[in-house]
Amino acid sequence: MIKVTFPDGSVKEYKEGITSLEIAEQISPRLAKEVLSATVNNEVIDLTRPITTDSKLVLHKWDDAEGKHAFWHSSAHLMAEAIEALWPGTKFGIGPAIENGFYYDIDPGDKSLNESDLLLIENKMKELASKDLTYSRRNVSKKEALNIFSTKGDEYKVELITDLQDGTISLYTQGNFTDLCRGPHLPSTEPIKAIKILSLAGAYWRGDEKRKMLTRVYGITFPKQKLLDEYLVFLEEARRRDHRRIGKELELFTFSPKVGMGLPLWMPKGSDIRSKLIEFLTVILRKRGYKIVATPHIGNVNLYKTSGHFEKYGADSFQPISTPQEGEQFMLKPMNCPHHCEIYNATPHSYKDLPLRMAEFGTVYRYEQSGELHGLTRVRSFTQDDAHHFCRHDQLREEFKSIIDLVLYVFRILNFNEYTAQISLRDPDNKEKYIGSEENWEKAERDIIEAAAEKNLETVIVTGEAAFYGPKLDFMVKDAIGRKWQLGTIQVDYNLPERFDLTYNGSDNQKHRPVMIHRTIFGSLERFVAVLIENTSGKFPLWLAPEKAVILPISEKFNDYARKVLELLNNSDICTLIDERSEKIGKKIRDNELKRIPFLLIVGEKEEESGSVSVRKQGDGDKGAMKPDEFVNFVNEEIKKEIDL
RNA sequence: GCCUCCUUAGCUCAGUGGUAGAGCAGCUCACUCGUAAUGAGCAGGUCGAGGGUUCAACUCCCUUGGGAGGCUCCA
Repeated sequence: MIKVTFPDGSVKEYKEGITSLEIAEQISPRLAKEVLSATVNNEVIDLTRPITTDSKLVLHKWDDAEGKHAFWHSSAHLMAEAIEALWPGTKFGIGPAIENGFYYDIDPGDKSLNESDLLLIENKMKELASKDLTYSRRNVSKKEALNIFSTKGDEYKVELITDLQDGTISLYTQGNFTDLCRGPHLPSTEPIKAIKILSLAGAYWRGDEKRKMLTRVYGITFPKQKLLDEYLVFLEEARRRDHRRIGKELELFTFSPKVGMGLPLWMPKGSDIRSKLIEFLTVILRKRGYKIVATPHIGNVNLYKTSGHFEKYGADSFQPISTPQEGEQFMLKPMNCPHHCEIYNATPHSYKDLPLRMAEFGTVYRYEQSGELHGLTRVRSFTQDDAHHFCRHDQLREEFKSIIDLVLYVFRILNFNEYTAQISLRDPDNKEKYIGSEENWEKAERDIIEAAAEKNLETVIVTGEAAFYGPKLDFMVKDAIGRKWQLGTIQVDYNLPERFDLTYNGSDNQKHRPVMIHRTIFGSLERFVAVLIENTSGKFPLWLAPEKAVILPISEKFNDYARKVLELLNNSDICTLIDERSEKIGKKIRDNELKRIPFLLIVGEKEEESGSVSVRKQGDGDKGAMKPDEFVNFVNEEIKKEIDL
């Protein structure tokens, strides 16, 4: 007999070799029907694996990530079986579960899959799933595994197996399909009720752009049709929140192929939001002791040779601009830091002056790969809310912490709660990719980790994501469909102070080398506005709304009165519009609600007589009548509540 | 940059070889209206661009611009 401990602490005895599924059946038939995988002693395994020792057991249903993972992983195998049935000879790469669904990378040989094939796959999968195929696991030797897959001609699997250690290799089979796999899987295809094959994409084998591009097939499955329907509705809603769509709808920004791809054109309303964000942040920066500077949009090529950026990114940048002067070349600035270093060097510095905080809303230009451009989130010209902190080594930790505070402060005011903080360190296996001494790297990595810990910031640590000159702490947010974007970043840099020979005089009257911190809060105004749009569906907080109110006369008879109110409000700095069309009030309300204008002011006979406006708050209905000056105070009060700095 | 797909009116989209369609937006007229769509009429497109096949191309083929979803990249 073995002892099994459940999550609630209770312990039960079972005969040795019992499976999690059998245990679930003994608890309740309903549970057995819903359970998808199990964690036994911290290892997630198949429900059908025998348990042979005293164990801690957690059963996973659909609601657990582990349950979904097994469900989707099994679905990936099922899709592979369908693909093999449809196109025999297809070679298979990898097919994992992902955050939403699963994919399989395949090499269909001469055939190239197109969108109409997705339905074929889907239907084949439905047919196979309904056969209630069981997933069975078996351990094999490396030799046997190599034999199986080389006989089959699955060269990608052979490559994967070659890198595996003998004795750790397992295969899973369902129906006519066997795959190299660690598991875990569902007991059978029975729970897979709703299937949607979503899209096709290219993906380099093993993520290496020098290797063959395989065809990646994305899909998602659910245990109930209703869940799939809900997911498809969610995707549709997310599409409606897309900042590219809302940006066009609300006339915030545009792109023109004539200007060039990835070069955003801010329209009046978008530009207004952008300016308000800059003003907002400027007030905060001044309070926090930042000095605001301005630098040109170009710099001599030698500047970037000094900084090391030319060597690293020169070939992938907008290429240098030549001048009439033989041999002279300038670059569009891809970052502001070298310019700031030269401002630092323009005056002597004492240890007493540090830390020096230098900020600039600096527009930079980067030649991003064409396939990488994406709305406002990835562009070729963008304005960073950039700053550099020049500090003594003993100040680094405190300075870093103060920036974390600043980022969290700004996010809090803006109601940005859905971020994750990510610490990016070197790739320990590729240290030669980075510049700077081992000692400085170690210290910088330690400082970041400890500063974040001291601020009680919940972080994930990722290796291999550091900048080439130093480790960093990034604040990431998700867009409407779950893609992650980096907003704020705090980066430690020992490299540029070295390259630009930055110094300060210490208390010992000797020259010392400061350390630099690069930081942004918004990241870039472009990306930040994009995220803001997707977070709010274009219903910006009142203080950011480019237009605060629109006056809606009940009929043309009241246009004169409406114009009087309009003038009064605009003179009081409440940006207001008027809708003088000869439309019914219901139509005017609808149209202006769709334009996301925060307040609709309805004026008719009643209002004209009493010298008032009827206030309707967007999305919130009638708020009753107010005098125009009361409305001005009301709006100003509301704004104050939003950004009480 | 690579893979798959898309590109038709200001916007959202029909139209798979026989000289271009709808809804919304716009304009005009009527209505003068009380909290999410009043009605009628008009106007609007060299079907992204260039080349080819064909008696005939929005439709098929090639090149190219731009876009979407991924991959790679992201100072």
